[in-house]
Amino acid sequence: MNVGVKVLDKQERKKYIAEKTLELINEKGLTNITMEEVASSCNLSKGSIYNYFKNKNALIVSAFSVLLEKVQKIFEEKESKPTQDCVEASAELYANLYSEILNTFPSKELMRLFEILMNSTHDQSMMQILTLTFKANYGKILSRFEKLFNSKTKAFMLQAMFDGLVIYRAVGIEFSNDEIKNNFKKMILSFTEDNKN
Amino acid sequence: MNVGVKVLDKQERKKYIAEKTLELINEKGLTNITMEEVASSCNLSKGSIYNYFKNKNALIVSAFSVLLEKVQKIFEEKESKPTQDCVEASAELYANLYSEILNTFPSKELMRLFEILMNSTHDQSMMQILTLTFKANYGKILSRFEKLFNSKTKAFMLQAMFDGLVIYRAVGIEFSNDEIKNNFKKMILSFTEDNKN
Amino acid sequence: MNVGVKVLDKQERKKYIAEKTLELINEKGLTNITMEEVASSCNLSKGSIYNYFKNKNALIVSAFSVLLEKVQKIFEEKESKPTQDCVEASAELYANLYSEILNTFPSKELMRLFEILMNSTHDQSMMQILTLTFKANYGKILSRFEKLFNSKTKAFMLQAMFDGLVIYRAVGIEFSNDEIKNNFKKMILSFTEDNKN
Amino acid sequence: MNVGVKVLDKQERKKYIAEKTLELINEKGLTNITMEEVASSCNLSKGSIYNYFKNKNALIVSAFSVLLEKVQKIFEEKESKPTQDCVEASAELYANLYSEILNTFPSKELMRLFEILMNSTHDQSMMQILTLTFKANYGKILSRFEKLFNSKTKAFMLQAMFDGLVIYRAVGIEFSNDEIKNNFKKMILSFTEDNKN
DNA sequence: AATGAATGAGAATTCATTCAT
DNA sequence: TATGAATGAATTCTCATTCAT
Repeated sequence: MNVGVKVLDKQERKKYIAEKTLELINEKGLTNITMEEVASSCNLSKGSIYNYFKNKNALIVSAFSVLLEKVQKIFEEKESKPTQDCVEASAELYANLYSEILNTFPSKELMRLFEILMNSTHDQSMMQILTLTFKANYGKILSRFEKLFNSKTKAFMLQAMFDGLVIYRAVGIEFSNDEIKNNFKKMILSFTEDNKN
Repeated sequence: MNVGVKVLDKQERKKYIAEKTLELINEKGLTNITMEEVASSCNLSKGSIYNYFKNKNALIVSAFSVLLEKVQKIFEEKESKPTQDCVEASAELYANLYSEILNTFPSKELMRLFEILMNSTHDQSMMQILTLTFKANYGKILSRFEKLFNSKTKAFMLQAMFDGLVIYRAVGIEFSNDEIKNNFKKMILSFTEDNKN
Repeated sequence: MNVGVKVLDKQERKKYIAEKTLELINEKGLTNITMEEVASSCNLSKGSIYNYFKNKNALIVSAFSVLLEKVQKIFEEKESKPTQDCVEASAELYANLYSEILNTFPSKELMRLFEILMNSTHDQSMMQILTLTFKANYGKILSRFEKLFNSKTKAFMLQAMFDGLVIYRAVGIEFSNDEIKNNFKKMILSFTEDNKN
Repeated sequence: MNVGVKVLDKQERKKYIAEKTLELINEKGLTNITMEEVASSCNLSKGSIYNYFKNKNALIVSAFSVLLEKVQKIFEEKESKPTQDCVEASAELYANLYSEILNTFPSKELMRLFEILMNSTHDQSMMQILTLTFKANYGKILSRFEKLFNSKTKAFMLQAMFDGLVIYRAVGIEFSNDEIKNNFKKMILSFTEDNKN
């Protein structure tokens, strides 16, 4: 028996459970899923889940990681083309990027990210690990904007706007994508202007 | 017996309970408060709470309203001076407004607003009433930016950025207030430029 | 102030409350009414009910009495004509009486009588008083059948059949009234035949 | 693992709980039993009961079924001998049957049947399922009388009389069994006379 | 590893009753 | 008498977690 392979198997099964859990969270919300549901959605028994995760929190942390990876991947994929050195083109590119993601990525799903994050606020250890994961992944997403703007704060602000809009949309507020795109561009341009100074 | 006075009293007591509940939510998070705790924080018995609120959800809705009023009041108070007609001055004013509120208002508390909103996502009737309350109060906050920019979407985007930053800060991300202020101003200016067109 | 009148008033108000309570029991069932509902259906406050009745049980006993009086009155009214000495005519008369009451008196309401009686089975003191009231009123109803049959047991059996049918009908079993009437007559005749012996 | 056997086990345990519940209902009355009591009478914890029954109502429905089966079985057993074709003998047989059951079967227990039925009157879904169960089992009991009398209504009336007497007895009314038996016979005979026509 | 029965610590909610005004 | 706020005991139901097999 190749232990290495076995370990891999177990890891894969953990991942599978975390993914299924994330699906469930998207469907029913963090506070409404039960270990029972997680188990049956994986065609496993309740007890078996505990062979893979110490407890529910550990499972949620895993699901959160899966979600963040998904988000990060989306930002990465959309921006496969190399960044242009022309500022105007960059602004156009990123404005497209944001408005497209805002448009295509299910806002409810993205909103879960913050739902999980906020619910954990009261549990020191949960908060700690989730925040770390959050920062790590958002750090990657932000790094390119950081370079573009020469400023971490600007990058944060841009991303904050995006996340805020995601939440608004998730709770039913509607706005025109074209306007969003144009304004994103305007904002990016105004942020890059500094660079010249 | 003066019925009018009595009714008022009852309303006031309801409000008191809602306020205490909000405090508790701020301390422990929405999902961690129990009716028992609410009651004892009000020096009442559990049963008494139900003389004021049909159920826990109704209580949360009230607490949410209290929170939103609080937020709105803060935005109103800070901007007691009449809006200047000079765009540059307006930008300065609002940038100060946002960065000051971001700085002074406890982010955790403001974050609760979204915690409550998101947790309700799965309960149709809760979602409906909370969203209405949310839109109503945010509508008031946004109205002045709407006028400044001549655009609802821009106002939303500015507020979204603010809310996003609130959340980031609540989960422990730190950034320089000065930078935030400057960038807010830059952004406001870039948004107002359109008006000339 | 005429104390006598006052006392009478109080009695009348007690009766009124008991009647309203009976209405409520008919609507919602014994176990589903609350003192709150009783109070508001009387346009009184909860506390006031306790000025008239020591507790909920006392109120139920009163409502039970009202119900039994109502039932008794119906049996009395329907049989205003004097009993014929001809047996055949008597059988006809009583068969009509039973089938008509079965037909016209709301079975659900009559069923409440047994609902109250049975629910009390477990509370010694309740059981005792209700049973006494029950026997007293049923005694009056039965007395005329007792005379007709020269047998208490036969009277009981006839009434038992009636009550059984009332319950069946209350739970949704349907049967032809004509058949019921004919069979009642047959049975009464077979019961009276003995008298000749 | 033999799933077939396991499922059977679970069914048996459900039945055991329902039987224990029925015992408790007989002791204390439908409205006075708690899930806590049910659990401890089964040497189980409260939570475990909910692994077998979705809620209290589902448990009561099961207990009701157990009771009805019991009643039906008694009627079946007592009448092991084949029905005679002589009407006189049949009347004798059934009169004996009824009076014996009335005499031997604990009336309080039989009365529970109607207690449960009546208490459910206010809960549409409960009422529906209980009534169905009731009709199904009573249908079997009545079928033999239906044949004897050539009339469904007569069968109902006979059974109604029996049930009425059960209730009377349960609330403490006493009567001679001999008289009951004789009158039952008389009645049955008068009901069968029709058949000749 | 997988199972699923058992657990028990809560949590929300209900409601008869009391009592000060 | 009337009121209605306060109570607190009781009850149903939930669910993460454990553990023997």
